[in-house]
Amino acid sequence: MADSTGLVRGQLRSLVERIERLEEEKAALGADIREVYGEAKANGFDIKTLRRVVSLRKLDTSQREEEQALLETYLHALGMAGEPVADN
Amino acid sequence: MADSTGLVRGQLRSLVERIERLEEEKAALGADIREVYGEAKANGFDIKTLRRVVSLRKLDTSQREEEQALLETYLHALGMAGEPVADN
Amino acid sequence: MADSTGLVRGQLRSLVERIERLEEEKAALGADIREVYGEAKANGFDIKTLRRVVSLRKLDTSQREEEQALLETYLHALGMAGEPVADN
Amino acid sequence: MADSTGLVRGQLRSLVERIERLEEEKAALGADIREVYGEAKANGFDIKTLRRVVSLRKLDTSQREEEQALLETYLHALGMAGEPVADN
DNA sequence: TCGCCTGATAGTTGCC
DNA sequence: GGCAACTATCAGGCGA
Repeated sequence: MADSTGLVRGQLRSLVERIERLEEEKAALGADIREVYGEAKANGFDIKTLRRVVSLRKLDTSQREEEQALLETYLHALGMAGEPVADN
Repeated sequence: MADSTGLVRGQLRSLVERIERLEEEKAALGADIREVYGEAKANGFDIKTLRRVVSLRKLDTSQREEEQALLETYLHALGMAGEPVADN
Repeated sequence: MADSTGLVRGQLRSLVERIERLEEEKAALGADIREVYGEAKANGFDIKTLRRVVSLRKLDTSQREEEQALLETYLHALGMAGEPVADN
Repeated sequence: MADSTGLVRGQLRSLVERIERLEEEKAALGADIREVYGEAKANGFDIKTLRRVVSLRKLDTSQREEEQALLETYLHALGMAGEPVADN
């Protein structure tokens, strides 16, 4: 573990606090998301369906990203890498 | 399911977009957290231990919150509620 | 926990053994898979690419399953469920 | 990458199919394991505890294997190898 | 060969 | 109270 000066104590404290702060914000966003679903439900939407729609769109995204990654892997395997394909 | 006017389509779109936006931010925070752990590691801290520390503190917090909630329940039952106990 | 006769001891033992047996077989399959990748490599294939291909195909599958699930969710939400869509 | 004859295509297909088949079986075993845990639960066992037991036994095993390996290393260094120590 | 990083797995939490 | 989604942990593979 890091050297045993009192300095380390301060570093540790700082790190822990930053992490906890970020996790707090993350949890808050989770709560926000749940809230939006709740609002959707109140407006007559079926939450399960809504979740599936979101999930499906996410799958689409991963699919596209995977295809891109596959292409780059091919290029790399063929020794043709290096910022190979512009995104536009 | 919500009424089938075109309005619903707009609502749905809006909901999905809000959710996706929030999930994006949430994911970004996850990345930030990972980054902090990385920084910790670079400073010689053991990530696994650090995680344990954070997790333990979280447990402590929820225990304290639970006890706090119980206390407030008692106070409320006694007709003595209202920002009853400062945390410091 | 379950009643304290000696019987329970036997049940427990049996459960643990079944689980351990299954996990062993599972680990063996993991080894087999690694072996196939190794064979692929020996035949000149790029493992990373191969993994991506497999992963991409898996994504395709999930995508299709998700779409099917979404459809069923819609049908259910509309009160039209019950073995709604044959797979053949 | 492997040579570009049509043969490669067949090899690739075969490899992917073998991998997918194995992964399928692996997933099936995972399902079996979950099923056993479910059965355990139905018989009044606490799943979390049960998992811990299995995990501990696994640790024991690897520790014992490690010790065994160390012992064999010593024996080998002393020119005394060959099925040296029975497990019972 | 070692360290990093991604993908797999187990545990936890929220929903029904 | 059971089930499913999500998060966090862990192990194996890849690159340096």
